[in-house]
Amino acid sequence: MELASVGALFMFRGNHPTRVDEKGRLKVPAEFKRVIDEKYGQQFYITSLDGKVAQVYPFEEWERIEQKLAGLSNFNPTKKKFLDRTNYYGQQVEMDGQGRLLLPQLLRESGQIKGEVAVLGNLTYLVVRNLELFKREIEEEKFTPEDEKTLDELGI
Amino acid sequence: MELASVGALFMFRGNHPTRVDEKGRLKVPAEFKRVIDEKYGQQFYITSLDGKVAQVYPFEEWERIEQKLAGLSNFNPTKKKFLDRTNYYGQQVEMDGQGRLLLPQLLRESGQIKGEVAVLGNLTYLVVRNLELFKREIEEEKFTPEDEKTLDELGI
DNA sequence: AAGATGTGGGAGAAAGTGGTTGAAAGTGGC
DNA sequence: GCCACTTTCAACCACTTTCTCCCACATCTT
Repeated sequence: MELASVGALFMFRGNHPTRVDEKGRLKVPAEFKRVIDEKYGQQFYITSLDGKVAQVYPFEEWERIEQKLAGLSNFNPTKKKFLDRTNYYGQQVEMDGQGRLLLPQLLRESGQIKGEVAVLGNLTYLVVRNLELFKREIEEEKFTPEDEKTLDELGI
Repeated sequence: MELASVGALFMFRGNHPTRVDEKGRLKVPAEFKRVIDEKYGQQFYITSLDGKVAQVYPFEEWERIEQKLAGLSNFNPTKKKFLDRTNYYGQQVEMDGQGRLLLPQLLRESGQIKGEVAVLGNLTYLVVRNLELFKREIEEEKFTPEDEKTLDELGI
């Protein structure tokens, strides 16, 4: 199969369950890897805002975020919080010859990102999270009447 | 692995947890050391503004800060406060043959910078802080609706 | 069946750690 | 004020541990 790139607003989409091995290495699902090979280099920035979910940015995409942040004052509290968190969890990593990424240890622990995980496409980056925790979260969050109204208004 | 320096707005980024030994020596994480070896000398200026967090400047970068300060009058209160603090905590140190930096004792005590620490990339310098204290700070600082709005506006 | 994808593991190199020795700085006595 | 002794510090050496790279096998897909 091939990922459509027709006017691609979304670079990555969908869920690819996979597993992180004992050494903390994540195999990038082949479909995502094809997009990466075509569009990006081998460098990635892996970080998180909440410690529960790993965000995997092609390095070029992360740099765009840094550039946006550079426009804010260093005393801007949002910038401080954002950088505190992304710096705390973040690490720059390179893909190995087998298409695997070594996840930062801090993140593996804080988000239980080991064993069975979900790799999700999300716009310009990938999200990696513990599959079991993800499943539980979905079961807990119910659609409210307001949610249904919002969807209706969008015509979904 | 190699750190990209693509149009580097940020010279250093991400977190490398490490530990400061009994003698107060900090091992500079290999990834940061590679950038330093390529771009700077063995001299560093280690100081702090708040006593909680050590700021480790390649000496060349610290000199640039001094030059900027030179543009201000000696009676400028901001300059006085800045120099009072950085002089109080500051020390010039040299990296040893094993790539370690001896942290000034005053800072080790005032910022609990010993045992498990985080070494963080931050623009042109490194930040060293107690890992446990850092973790606690992050857990306390919550994103507010305003923060989310700011990030939304930036498209992050 | 054959290629592509995913998985595990081992060897060698790199990174990290601790300790010891020699020099330098600090202190006290003459 | 100078000399000698003591103590601290820094540089170097050697060992241990971790990690990265690569090879080889298993499994899935077309």
